Amino acid sequence: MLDLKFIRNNLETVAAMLTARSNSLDLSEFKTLDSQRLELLGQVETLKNQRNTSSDTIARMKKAKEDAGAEITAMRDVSRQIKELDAQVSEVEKQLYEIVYLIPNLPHNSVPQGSTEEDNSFVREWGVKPELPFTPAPHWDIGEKLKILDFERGAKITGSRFTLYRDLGAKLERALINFMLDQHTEKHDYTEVLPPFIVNQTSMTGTGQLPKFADDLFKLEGLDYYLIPTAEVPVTNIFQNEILENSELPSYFVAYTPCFRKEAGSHGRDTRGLIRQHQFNKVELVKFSDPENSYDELEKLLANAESILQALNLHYRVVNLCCGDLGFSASKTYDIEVWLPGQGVYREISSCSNFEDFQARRANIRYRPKTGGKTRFVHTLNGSGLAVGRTLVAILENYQQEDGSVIIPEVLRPYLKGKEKITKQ
RNA sequence: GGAGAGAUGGCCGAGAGGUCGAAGGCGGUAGACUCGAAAUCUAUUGUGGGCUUUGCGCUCACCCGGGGUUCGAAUCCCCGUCUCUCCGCCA
Repeated sequence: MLDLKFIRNNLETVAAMLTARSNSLDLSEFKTLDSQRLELLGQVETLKNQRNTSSDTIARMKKAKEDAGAEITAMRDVSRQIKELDAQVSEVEKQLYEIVYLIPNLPHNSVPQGSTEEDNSFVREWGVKPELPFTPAPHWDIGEKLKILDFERGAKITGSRFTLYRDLGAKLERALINFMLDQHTEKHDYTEVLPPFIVNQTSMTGTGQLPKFADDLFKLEGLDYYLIPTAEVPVTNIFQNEILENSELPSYFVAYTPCFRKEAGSHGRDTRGLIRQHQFNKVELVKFSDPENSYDELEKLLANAESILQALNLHYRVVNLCCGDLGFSASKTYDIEVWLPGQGVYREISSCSNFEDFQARRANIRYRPKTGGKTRFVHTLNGSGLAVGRTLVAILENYQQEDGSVIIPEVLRPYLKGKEKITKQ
């Protein structure tokens, strides 16, 4: 969330940002509630001061064996007023925060204007679009023919958008997870963590999934628990309500987790194949940085994610998301889009964002600056490094052969007992 | 799932209705001593909000979280969460 004081003093800026993000939230209510709150706080604090002073007096009088009856009677009324005002304050605050929690983050000034995908700006591409000497098949055909992906049985076991991986399909997925974790821990200095896959409401609110995006989450019945939609949630919340020492920054974490998403509102989209599943695997990179270096850290994080695609020799491009395409909590986001010849499109395979202090303020993650002085909020960043299911899709489609077999990328072979090719059984 | 114990500042640990934001110790910081270091001594050392003549000057809140009792709660009562011990169950 944004700083209350900032919103108060920059109401027009915030309103303009909402428009740029096509968000129709009305800020007039904020203005009213915010000034009400300050007014009430002033009143109640004056009374509390009175009570504190009087308490001392009463204590002194009692000690001196004097009669404090009159003082006590007078305070009875003051206490009653305090109670009433406190109740009003918390009611006003509740309403105020309901609004503030729905205000998205401010985009960084390097974020392009615009409202749709079309307005995202091209950053760079790596490799060349491969030309296959035959008509490439989509991964669902390849996977089914090789009997490594079983969509029908996945649907039977659970429902649509669930898939059963078999044999080398399962092994390839596992190899990718291990490969990615090894790369990031050994070459890029990330600390591996294996977090809970279920989190509470506080954590979900900390990273910004709640309260606004409750419809996208799987909630456990009768409990305050949710299945994580990304490792960003448990990993960013590692330091929830903590004050970090300067020496702990920057700090890098990498986590493999499954991700669970309802995909509400995407009926009919990407219904075939592995692209849009209710459950998928992801290796996630999460960073905590001081504000001065967070944009450098974002570039490095992006490069770390890209390095996986480079090692797998998969052609991709990087785009800088425009205002309208930016996620709720992000200040700036780069998407990495991998080329999928079977479908003839670039598909998002990683999303790398700087959230600045938006999540840190919600989750209350601070640090002590090197220069001393007051604690400040850290900047949080994260990015997929990479979405594992989509990486498997990219491998199947880019490494497919005319006979229906699939070559295994060299860097993965050590994870698959040296196997070089997936062929029909 | 059943029974019991506990949760206090960066850490350990006092505290049991009134000058307690909280003794004491450790740690941290600054200074003294020293050629320098250690030891010793001295001082200082939480977080957030509001006001502000911007002087951390005044003030409010915070002793797991939420309610309650009271003129007054770290201290008493209720609910919840978490941790530990024992029993049961279990990968």
